[in-house]
Amino acid sequence: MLDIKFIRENAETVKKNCEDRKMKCDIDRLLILDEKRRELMLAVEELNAEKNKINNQIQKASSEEKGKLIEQGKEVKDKLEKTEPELEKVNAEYKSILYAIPNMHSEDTPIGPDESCNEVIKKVGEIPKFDFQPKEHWELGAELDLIDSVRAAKVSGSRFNYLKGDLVLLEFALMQFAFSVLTDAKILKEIAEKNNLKVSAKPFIPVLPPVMIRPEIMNRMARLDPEEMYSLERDNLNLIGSAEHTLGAMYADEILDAKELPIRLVGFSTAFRREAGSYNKDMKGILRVHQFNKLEMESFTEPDKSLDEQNFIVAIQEHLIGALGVPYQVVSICTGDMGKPDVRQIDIETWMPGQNKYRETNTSDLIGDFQARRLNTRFRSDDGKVEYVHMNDATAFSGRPMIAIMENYQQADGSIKVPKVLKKFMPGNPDFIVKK
RNA sequence: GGAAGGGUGGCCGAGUGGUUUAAGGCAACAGUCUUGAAAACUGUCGUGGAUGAAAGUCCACCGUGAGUUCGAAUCUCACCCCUUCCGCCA
Repeated sequence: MLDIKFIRENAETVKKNCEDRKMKCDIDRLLILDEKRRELMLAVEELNAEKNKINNQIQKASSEEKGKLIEQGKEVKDKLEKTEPELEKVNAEYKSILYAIPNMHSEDTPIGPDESCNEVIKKVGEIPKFDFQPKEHWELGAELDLIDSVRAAKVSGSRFNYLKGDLVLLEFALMQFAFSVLTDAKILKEIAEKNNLKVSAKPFIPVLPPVMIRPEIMNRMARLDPEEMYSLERDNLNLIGSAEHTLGAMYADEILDAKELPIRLVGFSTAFRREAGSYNKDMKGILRVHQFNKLEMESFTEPDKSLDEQNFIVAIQEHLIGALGVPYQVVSICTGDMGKPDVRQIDIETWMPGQNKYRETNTSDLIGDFQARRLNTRFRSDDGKVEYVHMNDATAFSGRPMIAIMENYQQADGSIKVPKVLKKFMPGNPDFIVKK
């Protein structure tokens, strides 16, 4: 959420930001409620002060004074019982508006209503030419017996898959490769230097986080629409849609020491998404599924370091995708397309020859203090001041890069060449994935 | 899942209805002493909110939420978490 003081002082800018991001937020109503809220808070505080005063007097009073004072106490209580529900009502509406307001976007974010206004800021790699008609990954998956959607549909429903054989080993190889980069301070330092970034080379700490989350914590992450999450009602838990959800909330209600920062985590988890409202979109294969594995980066920094941190994280993502030898483009996501908590969203889209398109494989979200304010994750600076941390969250690898590998590395004979960088992470160091 | 015990400030810990809403200790920070350090002594030492130029004043917070009461860290109920034992289990 945004700081109410900021909204008070910058109402017009906040309104403009909501419009740019295609979100309807009644800022005028919020400001009225804000004033009303403070008025009522003051009234309640004054009544409480009176209550405390009477309580102290009762203790010292003689027995004949006592009866009178207790009567006074009851009067104050009556007034409190009228004022407090009023405050609660105002508070509830105030919060519902405040929580719905998106974060302020960065200056370099393109303005526009939808994805057509996203800006490609960099293209890397030559689009491969095939002397045969390249297939889509789901065709290759079925032919090489790597993806079984038919049986998965029988057992679990649509948008589920059995991944099999070398594709499973390829997925683990991807993750292992990413871990080998993210936990190595030397490699991280090289990436930072190559991109002229003055950031710490502190390695990422590997984490296997919980995949279930309390709804109230999820709410404080202000991330996925609840409609998009699976919920286990009997146990009052939701399945996470990304490791971001449990990684980002890890330090909720804590005050960290500035010396500990940056805290960099890399978490592996299965992600669960209902994909409500995306019927008929990307129905085949593993591009858009209810369940997939993802390696996620999450970082907590001081406010003045968070933008460089995002640039560093994007550089890491480029290093990872680039090492696979597949063409990609870096895209600056526009206001109408970016996530609600994001200050700045950069995606990496990877070339998929079967579809003849770039498709999103990585995303990087600079969130600033938007989540930290709700989560109450703070740090104490060297001069003793307590401030909200800034957060960044980004994909290292998910299942999607496997689509890019399958389609870019497919051969005329139907086999798939294994990218050189992944070979050593696969048992048997195979050169090709072939039909068995 | 069953039984018992517990959750108090950065940490330890006293407090079981009203003596400032938190004793005492540790840690931390500053100062005195010292050539320097240690020790000792003195002082400071939670978070958020309201108001104010500031000093300050006021309010809230003792796992979370509700309740009883003129008054709750303290009593009641629900939930969450931790510890120990039993059961089940990869």
